[in-house]
Amino acid sequence: MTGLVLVDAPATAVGARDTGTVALQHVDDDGTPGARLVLDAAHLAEAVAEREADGGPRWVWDDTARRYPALLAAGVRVRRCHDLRLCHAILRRSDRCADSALARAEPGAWDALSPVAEPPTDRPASLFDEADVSGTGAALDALEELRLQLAAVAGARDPARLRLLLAAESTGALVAAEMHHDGLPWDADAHDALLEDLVGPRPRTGGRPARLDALAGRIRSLLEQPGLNPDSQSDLLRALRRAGLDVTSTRRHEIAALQHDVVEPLLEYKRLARLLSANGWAWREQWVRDGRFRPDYVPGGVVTGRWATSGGGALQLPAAVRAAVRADPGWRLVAADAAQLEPRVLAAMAGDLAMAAAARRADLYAGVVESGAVQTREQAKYAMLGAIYGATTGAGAALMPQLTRAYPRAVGLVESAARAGERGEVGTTWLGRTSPPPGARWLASVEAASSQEARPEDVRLAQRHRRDRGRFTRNFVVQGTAAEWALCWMAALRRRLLELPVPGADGSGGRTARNRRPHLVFFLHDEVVVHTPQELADDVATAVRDSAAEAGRLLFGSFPVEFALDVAVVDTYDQAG
DNA sequence: AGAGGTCGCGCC
DNA sequence: AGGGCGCGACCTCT
Repeated sequence: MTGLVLVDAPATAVGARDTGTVALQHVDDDGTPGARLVLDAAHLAEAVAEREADGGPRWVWDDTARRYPALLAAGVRVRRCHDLRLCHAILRRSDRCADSALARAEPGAWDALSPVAEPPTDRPASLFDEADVSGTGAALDALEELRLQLAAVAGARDPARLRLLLAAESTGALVAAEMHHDGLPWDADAHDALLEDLVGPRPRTGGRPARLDALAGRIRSLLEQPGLNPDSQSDLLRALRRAGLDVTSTRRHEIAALQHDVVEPLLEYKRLARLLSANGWAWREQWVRDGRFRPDYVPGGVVTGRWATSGGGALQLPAAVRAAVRADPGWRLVAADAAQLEPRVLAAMAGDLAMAAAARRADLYAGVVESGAVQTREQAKYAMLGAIYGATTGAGAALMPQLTRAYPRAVGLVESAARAGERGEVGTTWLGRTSPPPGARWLASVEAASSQEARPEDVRLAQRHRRDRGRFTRNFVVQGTAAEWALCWMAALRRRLLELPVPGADGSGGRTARNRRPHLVFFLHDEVVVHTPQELADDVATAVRDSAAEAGRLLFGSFPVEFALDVAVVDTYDQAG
């Protein structure tokens, strides 16, 4: 089966109470509605599974985060979807279809949808009720929205790229729901051992663990401040200054520069206190269940198109606790990250053959040194990051002339994105995600500076705003395109994993005892982790590499840029990288 | 008491 | 240095 199938509440239910039915509405590529089937909501999962067994359509629904978890709970997975909420957000802003009816309309119910599904209520949720999820009181007309989106893409500049972006974004939403469902394997015993080793045994009645408490005591006596609470920044700052130390904050970097016996225990305290509050026992009780860490991923949660998380801090999982991420017995983790992704993406976007040549090396920075552009790997790294982030001072800025001579096209691309941002214009990624326009405060500041009565401080403020925005748009186009590559990489990998011949797998994708199918368990901007039966680990590693090459071709066709990966087959995540 | 802001720091 | 985040703790305001 191919084509689009809209999963929707029947029109008769709009405004009415939950009728307990769901409509499957076939739709042509041009938005023309076809056959329509209304069925009992209790039978939706079954109906979806039937069609997936037959190849599956592209399922269209309002919001993957709201609809897919119930299917996953029923043991059903889908190959493809079109997420109307996420695609709406992209198309509303994209300058590739700025003249479309969708982009020109006033903000409506689809703009008001929150990126996170409501927490489940005690009422057993039907698979498809007609809640007012937008909170605006307006009904969401999914068919009409789909037609507007299809029309916007059809009339867009570069519709193929935009289509790829919408498909990748939607697949990302599927992966996010699946990863939450499957969870990241978490070994509580290993986590305990690691915490106890660092801060001491867990106190029975709250309070600081022994080692942390001892450190606090040493800090108090070394600073001769018996009442000091080292968790309080203002308290600590006052104590340091009273001890005659010249600090303006309690930042790690500033403390490290001091000459005082308190430095070592204080830095140790800060490191451990941070670890304990961010990923200690309390964190585990909230986020780890049945040996699985299940963060809430938020696809498209960052303006650049990167994912965010709304809880659990999954995108900041510190290196120190990754030893607790452990494959099940008989399973392995295949962890892969893209090396120097952003410079490679920049080389391809700019069509910069010289930089692409440097990217032919597994270590791009070594390639930059080899080309003679700079002398050392450190310089290459600072220069490249400076170009992408917009360094204005320091080593990065000093190296820009050399970098510009070696890679005029690549540097030209980010410079022109920065200039556009400074003028108040937007930036757009390779596939068509456009940055937000400047806000009211920015516009007001720039306006004020250009008036006759502008004071010098108005002018300085506006200058700063312009430069800040230039750095934002400069970074946006590269970071956003890197996020697109990563989504395509992950989508390709997901498909390859689904197609991998797996002896003994039940095909539903559910994590049943009999299911031995490799599945994605983690994604972090330019890094993925797959949990796999160990006998398939090598096949998975191959799939990861093939998917990276596929993502490169999807975005940049035959342009000769390589996306090098570091791939590791490990038992625990800390063994990777 | 709760909301909201700031700091400091973890990740890419 | 420079871009993008989330989060916990503290602190202030209401």
